[in-house]
Amino acid sequence: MKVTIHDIARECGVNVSTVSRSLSGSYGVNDETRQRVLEAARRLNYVPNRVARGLATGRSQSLALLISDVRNPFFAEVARGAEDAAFAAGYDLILGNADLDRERQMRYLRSLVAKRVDGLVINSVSGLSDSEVEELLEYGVPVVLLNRLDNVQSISSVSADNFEGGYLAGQYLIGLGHRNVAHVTGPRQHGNLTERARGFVKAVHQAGGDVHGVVLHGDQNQQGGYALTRKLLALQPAVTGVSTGNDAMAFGVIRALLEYGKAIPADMSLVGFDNVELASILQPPLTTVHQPKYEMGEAAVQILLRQIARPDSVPEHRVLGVQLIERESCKRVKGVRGRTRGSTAVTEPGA
Amino acid sequence: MKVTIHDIARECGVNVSTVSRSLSGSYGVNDETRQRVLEAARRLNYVPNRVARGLATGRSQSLALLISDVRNPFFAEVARGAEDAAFAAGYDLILGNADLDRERQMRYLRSLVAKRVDGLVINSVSGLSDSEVEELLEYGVPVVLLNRLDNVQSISSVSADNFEGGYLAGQYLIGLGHRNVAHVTGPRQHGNLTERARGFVKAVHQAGGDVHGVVLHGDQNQQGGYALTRKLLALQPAVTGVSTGNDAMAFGVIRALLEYGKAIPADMSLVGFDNVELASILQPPLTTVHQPKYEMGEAAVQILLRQIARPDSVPEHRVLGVQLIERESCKRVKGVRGRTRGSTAVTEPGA
DNA sequence: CTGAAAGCGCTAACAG
DNA sequence: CTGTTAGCGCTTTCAG
Repeated sequence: MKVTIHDIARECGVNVSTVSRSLSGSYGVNDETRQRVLEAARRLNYVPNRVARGLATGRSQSLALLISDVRNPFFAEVARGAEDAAFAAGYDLILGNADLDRERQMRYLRSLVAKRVDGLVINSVSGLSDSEVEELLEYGVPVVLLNRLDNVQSISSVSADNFEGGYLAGQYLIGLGHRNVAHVTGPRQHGNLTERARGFVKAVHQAGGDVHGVVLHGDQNQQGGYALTRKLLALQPAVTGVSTGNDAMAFGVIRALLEYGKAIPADMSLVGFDNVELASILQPPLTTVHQPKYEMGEAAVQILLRQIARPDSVPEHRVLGVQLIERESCKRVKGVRGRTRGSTAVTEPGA
Repeated sequence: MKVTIHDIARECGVNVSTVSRSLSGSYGVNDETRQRVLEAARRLNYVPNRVARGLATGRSQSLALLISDVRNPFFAEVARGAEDAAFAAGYDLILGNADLDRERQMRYLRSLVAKRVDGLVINSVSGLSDSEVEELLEYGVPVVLLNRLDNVQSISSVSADNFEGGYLAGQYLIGLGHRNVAHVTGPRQHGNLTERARGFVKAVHQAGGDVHGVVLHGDQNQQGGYALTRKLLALQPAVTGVSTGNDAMAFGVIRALLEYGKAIPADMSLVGFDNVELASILQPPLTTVHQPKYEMGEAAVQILLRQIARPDSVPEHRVLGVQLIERESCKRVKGVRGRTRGSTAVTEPGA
C-alpha cells in the first residue's frame, strides 16, 4: 500500500540501491538516472520511511527536550529556541514534561533512549543523583543539561550567568540608595537559584557595613513570593528593596504588597529575574534580570549537534550573559548622599 | 555494543521470539522462563530498540502536535494537555512550531509522515487549502484539527464553542448597561475568530435597536489590539464596552487605553477571550471568556488515539464549552434602567 | 556508475 | 509453550 523504494526501483528498471543513492547520497549516481528516479518518486507519491532508515543507520534524526512544564513561559521560550535550532538542522524535537517528578523524569528518559533519540537536552529537576548521572552516561546518548549541576562536570551544560544576575540586581538596588534589601527566592540547594542568591549577597557585602541584606527561601513560584513577602514585611519592616529568584515570585511579591497597601515603586522597589513577557506588561513594568531563554535553548541543541557529530568531544559548559532590564518598578531613595556605584543598568555580559 | 534480544536469548538459552514475547506480549510464555528472561534483561542492561519495533509493527508510538508557537500561552497549555494524554497512553509527542508559515507547516507535515508518526494534531495556520487537505488525507495518517475549518468535514476536530463565547461576552457587556459596544478582533476569515465575532453580533442584535455594536478587524495580537483601540477611540468615542478576539488583543487595548488616560473599568469595560494566566494577574484582573485549553489538547489526542485504534471510524467534531470568568475589568453603567437580561456570568456549557 | 546481498533489531505467523 | 523463519524499508559494503 505504501510505496517503497522497491516500487520506484521496479518502475525505473534499476536496483533499490541506486534509488537509495539517488534519494539521499549525492555522489556516485549518473545524473540522468537520478533524475529518472526522482521523477518516479514524485509521480508515485513516495514518502521515505524514516524509521526504516533509522534502523539501518542507527540514527533517528530526532532530539528530545525534557523540562518540567511548557506552561512555564521560561521553558516555552527555551523550547522554541531548541525547536528552531533542531528544525534548521533537520531534526525534530520530542517534548517531555516531567514536572518536578523524578520518577517521571527517569521514565521518560528510558523511553527516549529506547526510541533512540540522537540527543537529549534536560532541565534536570532538582538535580540528578550520582546514580542517575551514571545511568545517563551509560546510555551513551549525548546530553546537554539546562542548568549547572555542581556534582557533574562530565555532562555538557548551558546556563545563564546566574551569579552575575543576582549581583546585578543587588548592586542596582543598592546603587539606588536602598540600605535595607532582601532577596526572595526558592529552595536552597537549587543550583541556579543558589548562584543568584550568592551574587546578591556579594553585592551587599561589597557595599559595606551600612547596607543590610537578607535572603529568604520558599517555594519558587507566585505563592512562594507572596508568602515570603508577608513574612518579610513582618520581620524586616525597614526593607525598601527586594530582588527575587524569578519573575513568578516577583508577581507574588506584588500581590502581597498590594494587599498591604504598599505601592511599587513608591514604598518598595522590586527587581525580578528571567524577564518573562508578562514582566513588561504589568503595571508598573517590572525591572528584571533578563535571561537569554531562546538562545539557551538554541545553544543547547547546537552543543548537542556538535556532540553528535563528534561523540568523543569533551563536555562543554556554556554560560550566557544576563542583563538588567531597567523598567519602572524601582525608585531612587531620596535623601541619600548620591552613591553612584552600581547605579547603571548596562548590559553586563557573563563570563 | 548495544545489547539486543539476541544477546539475552543466548544468555538464557532460548530463542529470540521467546524473549520478544516475554518482553512485550503477556500471553503464551511460561512464567518461569519469562522471569529468567526479564532478569537477564535487567542484568545486561537491556534497552529495547523502539525503532526496530516500529519498523516491524508499522507503528512508532509517537504523535505530533503542530502549532504556531509554544510561546503563546494558549498553545503551551494545549500542548501540555496533549502531552499528558499521550504520555499516559504510552506515546510521546513531537512538537512542531510552524508559525504562520504555510510552507513550514507542510514541510513539517511531510517530515512527520516520513517519520511515521501514528497521529497528528494540527492547529492549521490560516486554514488549509483543499489541495492541502487532500494531501493530508492521502497520507492516511489520523489527524485531529484544533480549529474548525468550514471547508472540511472529513477531518476530526476539537474546538471551543467560539460562537457561544462571543455571544456571552457581548451579552454580558450589554447586560451591564452598555449601549455602545465593540468587538476588536483578528483577521476576517479566521474560523475561530469569525465565530466569536458572530456570537458577539448576535448578542447585539438580540438586544434591540438601542444598542450599537461595531466589529473591528486587525492583527490578532497585542499590537493589533493597541492599534484597533486607537482607531476605535477616534471613530466611535461613545463606546464604553469592548470585547476582544483573544486576551493578547485585550492587553493591547489596555495599553492604548492607558495612554489615552482612560481607566478600566471606570471609563471602559473590557472582556477578553482565552483566559490565559496573565489575565488574572493583571490590574485590574481581566474578565474574559475561558477556553478549556488543557482539555482541548487532551481531547485531541484522545480522539486521535481512538482513531488509531479504529482507523475506519467516522470523523468526530468535538466542541468544548466556554465560560465567562467575571473579574474586575467591567462595570455596570449607571443611570440605566436595569436590564436584567444576560446580566449573569454563569457557566454556559457549549453545544 | 550500478547491482547483489547482507544486515539494522524486532515482530509475527507457522510449525512443532 | 517455544523454535524457525520471514520479513518491515532502507543503507551499505563489496563486486562488477
